Amino acid sequence: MSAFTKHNEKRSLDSVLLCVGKSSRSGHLRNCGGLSFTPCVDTEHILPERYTDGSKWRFLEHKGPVFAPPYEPVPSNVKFYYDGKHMRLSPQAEEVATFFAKMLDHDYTTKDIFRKNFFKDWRKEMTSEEKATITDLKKCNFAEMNEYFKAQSEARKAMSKEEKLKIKEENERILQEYGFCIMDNHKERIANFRIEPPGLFRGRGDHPKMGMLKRRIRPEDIIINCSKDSKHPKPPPGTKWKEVRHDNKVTWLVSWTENIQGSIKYIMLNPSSRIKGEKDWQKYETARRLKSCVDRLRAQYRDDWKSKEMRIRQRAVALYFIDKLALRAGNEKEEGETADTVGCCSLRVEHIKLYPEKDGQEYVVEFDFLGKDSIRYYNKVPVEKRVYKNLQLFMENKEPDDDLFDRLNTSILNKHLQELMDGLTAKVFRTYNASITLQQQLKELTTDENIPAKILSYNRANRAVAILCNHQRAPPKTFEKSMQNLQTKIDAKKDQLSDARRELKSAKADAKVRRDEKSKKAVETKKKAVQRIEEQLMKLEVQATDREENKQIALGTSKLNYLDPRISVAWCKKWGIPIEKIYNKTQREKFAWAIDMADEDFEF
DNA sequence: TACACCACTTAGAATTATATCC
DNA sequence: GGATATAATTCTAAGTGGTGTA
Repeated sequence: MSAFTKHNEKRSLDSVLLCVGKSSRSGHLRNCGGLSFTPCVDTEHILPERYTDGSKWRFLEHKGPVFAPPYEPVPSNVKFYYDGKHMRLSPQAEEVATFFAKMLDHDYTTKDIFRKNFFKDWRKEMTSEEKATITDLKKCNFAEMNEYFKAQSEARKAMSKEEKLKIKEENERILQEYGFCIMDNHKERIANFRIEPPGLFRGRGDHPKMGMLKRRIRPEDIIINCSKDSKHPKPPPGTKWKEVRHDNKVTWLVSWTENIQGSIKYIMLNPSSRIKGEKDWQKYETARRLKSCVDRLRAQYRDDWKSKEMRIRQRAVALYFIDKLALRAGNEKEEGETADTVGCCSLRVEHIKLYPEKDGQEYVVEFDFLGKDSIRYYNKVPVEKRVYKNLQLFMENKEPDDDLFDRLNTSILNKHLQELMDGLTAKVFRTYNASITLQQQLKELTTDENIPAKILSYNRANRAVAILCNHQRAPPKTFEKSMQNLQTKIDAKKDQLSDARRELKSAKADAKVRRDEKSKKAVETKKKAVQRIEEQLMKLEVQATDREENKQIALGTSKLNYLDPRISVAWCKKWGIPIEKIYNKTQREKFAWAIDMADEDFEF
């Protein structure tokens, strides 16, 4: 294992230096991707705030959503078989069948819950005759449908340049018509202006509702939000909106209620918009305020570990975990409605193990639970003796499925945090610790080398944050293969190296016999060749380690949601790195405010 | 203080576009 | 110039946290 690997495996903040520096007041606030902010300045920080009455806009005009294309029945030669016999399905039943047929190659369709939920909902769409015949999913043969859709997607790939261009142009036209809105004098990009098409619900992890039918959304399900004095969007001919309202206390343009969980879905603006940018900026300003009082808060919760009151001790230990391990708050969830996942406040006794001594360290807590998106969190951390003793106390006389913090929930915790600092909630710790870690790691890792080396350092700093936040991904499908390719290159390079070494050796022997200038020079040349190949080999090996290390780590989430972009902008300016090397086009649009604002001595 | 509801941010997977390789 | 690897974009699920109500 390389030093680099070890370095990045830290998943707590123990040795992270908290750099205290002057807070930047750099004030290039004129422009934010064509937008202007009206900051109000307090004594410490510049805060973006447009309206003081809680309203989000004065004027909002848009064209409404783009609906999913209507169902197109499969050609009659594409057959569905039940119990070996061809059966012609009604259009409604057929549509739902195609949803399943399209997923035949997916793991989902082998899962019992998925199949059970699908079959139950499918039967609801069948005619009474179909319902009477089709009683067992195992007897259903969707193979021809599946092949048909595969062929369709192949055909799409094989389309001529002209056909592809035509589709591209049509998409562009729809984007121009529906993809933008006017909010307070600015034309803004809308994020998700297309309504989610019907299909089978794909929950993450062991979701009890996976496979259920996500129904088609019609205009009658849609609530439109826009300003009174705007041109209201028109529903498709012959249809009506559910409602048109004019609520400027919210930012969404369109909403509907989804049928799986009964939750509300929204159409909102793109991250590049003024309204999202300001909010993002505000988020990082709150995290920076936490920086200036985090020492006091830490002293406080350490003190609270000794409290006479159980609820205070639980609060203090939970907060310690949230701070040290960047755990999520952990709201309560309705049992049986979603996958069984937890965050800090909802940890159960079964999720931790205590070791008085493990691997040469004292008071070790082993965490093993499923977090957001059913991503496993596994970590062994040595903790203070007081924390350890408290955990023993919290676990006394409890069953494995009892709450670890039975006197605590996120609401209690956040109320407490609000009293410690205005605007402080549990999630601010994640933002703060992620950003401060990036800044600190960049300081530590950046060396005065070439640009690729610096970018490698940046990615390493980014990775340290991703590991802290437990941002994981499934290994890419092509991962093994691409590793193999790299290994082939490495092996070839190794052969090349041993050849070069052999040549060097014989050149040396030759020089010893001849003792002339020419053979001495030959030795030098061979030496250089060996060195060059060694370097190339090292580069390849680093790349392999890098890729291997990234196998299960996702850098994007932290980059997009946790790292104050001004840190990255400042770093780029300081080291002369083009911002394009760090942020792609979309990211530059999202972080336009920061790119415009931060200079090289910005301190988080 | 429980809870229902709502609005918003954060998340990894899936899909599509583009770059690179042969 | 076609195949393949990689990067960018899209998609939508799954969180957080606020508010109103009884």
